[in-house]
Amino acid sequence: MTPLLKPVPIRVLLADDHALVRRGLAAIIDMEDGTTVIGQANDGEEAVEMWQALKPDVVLMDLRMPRLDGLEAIRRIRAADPTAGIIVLTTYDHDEDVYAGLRAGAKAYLLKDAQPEELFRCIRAVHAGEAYLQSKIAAKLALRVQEQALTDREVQILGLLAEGKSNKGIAQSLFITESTVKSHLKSLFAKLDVTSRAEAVSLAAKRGLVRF
Amino acid sequence: MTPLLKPVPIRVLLADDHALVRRGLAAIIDMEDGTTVIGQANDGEEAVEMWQALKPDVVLMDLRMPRLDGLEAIRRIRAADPTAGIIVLTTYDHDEDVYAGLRAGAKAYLLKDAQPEELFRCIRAVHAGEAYLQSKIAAKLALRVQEQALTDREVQILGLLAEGKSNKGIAQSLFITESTVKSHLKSLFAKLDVTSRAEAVSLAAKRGLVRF
DNA sequence: CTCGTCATCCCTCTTTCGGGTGAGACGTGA
DNA sequence: TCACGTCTCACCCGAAAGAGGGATGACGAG
Repeated sequence: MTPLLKPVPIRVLLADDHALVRRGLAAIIDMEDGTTVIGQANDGEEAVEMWQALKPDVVLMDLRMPRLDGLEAIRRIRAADPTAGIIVLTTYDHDEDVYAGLRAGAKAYLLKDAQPEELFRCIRAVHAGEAYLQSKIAAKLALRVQEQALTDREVQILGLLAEGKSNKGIAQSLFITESTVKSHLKSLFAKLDVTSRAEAVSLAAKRGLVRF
Repeated sequence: MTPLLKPVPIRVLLADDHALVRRGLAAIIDMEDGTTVIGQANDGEEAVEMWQALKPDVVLMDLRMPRLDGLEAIRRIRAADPTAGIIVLTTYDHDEDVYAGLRAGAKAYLLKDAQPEELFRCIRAVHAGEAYLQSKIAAKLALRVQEQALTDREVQILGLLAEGKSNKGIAQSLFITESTVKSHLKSLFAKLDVTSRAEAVSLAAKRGLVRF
């Protein structure tokens, strides 16, 4: 069962805008037998470009990056090659991003508080074409499936809510009547299970439903 | 000017609950000449304990950690030794933590998107007893000095606001009258320069004024 | 075609908010 | 001592929000 030294290591592309984190990851991945970092991208644009150029076996991708965010980068890479093995690696799990990342086509989702051993298991699993989810993530997912998804319109209104806009203000921004805004808010509040705009904004912040 | 190999490297203690980040940092710090990691702490408690035991030259500390957060850990270490060299190392700068960290006694504040070279400059500066601030942080600080600080009561009320509580609800939670709540809200809104509770919550989320 | 969902619009009703003004009690520091 | 800030409370008023109700077209999946 103990694997012999593999002649061809798993080629990994890193995408994270935090240089210290990225370089650190590169260091520990390169130190591990059987894995090697062949490229480091600073943002989503670079990630897509480097993927095209290098065709790595596995991509380790942060979601929050400047220029092009991780989600869109994942979509573009998956559009070019649906079999691409992409691991989302982020700081927080209290986050819609888990969902969004997997929907976008990531094969795995790993938190930065994982042990290096877990990272390597994850890389090897994804390289083998398997999916990989930390148990703490899987549990969160199970909890969230029963939640209702917000419509685009509702998300849009939630964003304006977070800017402190009144119903009238929202109405003007979206070129609809105030009545319509109230109608959307009604279903929005119901879905989020809140009773006030302040609470809605708070929940949105907790879950990362809107970008602040 | 090129320094010769130093016989005694700068001894660094790492404190970060993200194992991957911590191990990665350890790898690049150990690879650098003149710096070596002598300990890694998983949370604030451990950080304080390991500081006591190891007396490192420099501590690299994340602020968001379980059990005991970075701020309190900094305070305890500084209480034991006011000359301790502590560098706050976090992900975000849109954050009250910059202030809080420096007030607690950190000598430097570094973002994780810094280049490794900047990290080493920072470590050497702090070891030499100097302070060190990234220019982008210094700029933020300058902007924030003119802002009014919230009173304890106001922060408390802001927290309840973020829970979606009504004025009446806040009043009951704090055992004060609704009038008083409104009075506090008035000054709170003025200080935050907002006009609605939703906007106040949104701003609080942006600046990390409350924990979600 | 029918059902469900979304987006739009309309109504009423009560409660809550936000703004204005003023004022007493307390503690700190000049 | 006096001034200042904080916390506390009160009253008024108009605007906004929240909670009911119901209704319409568009559109896509089944």
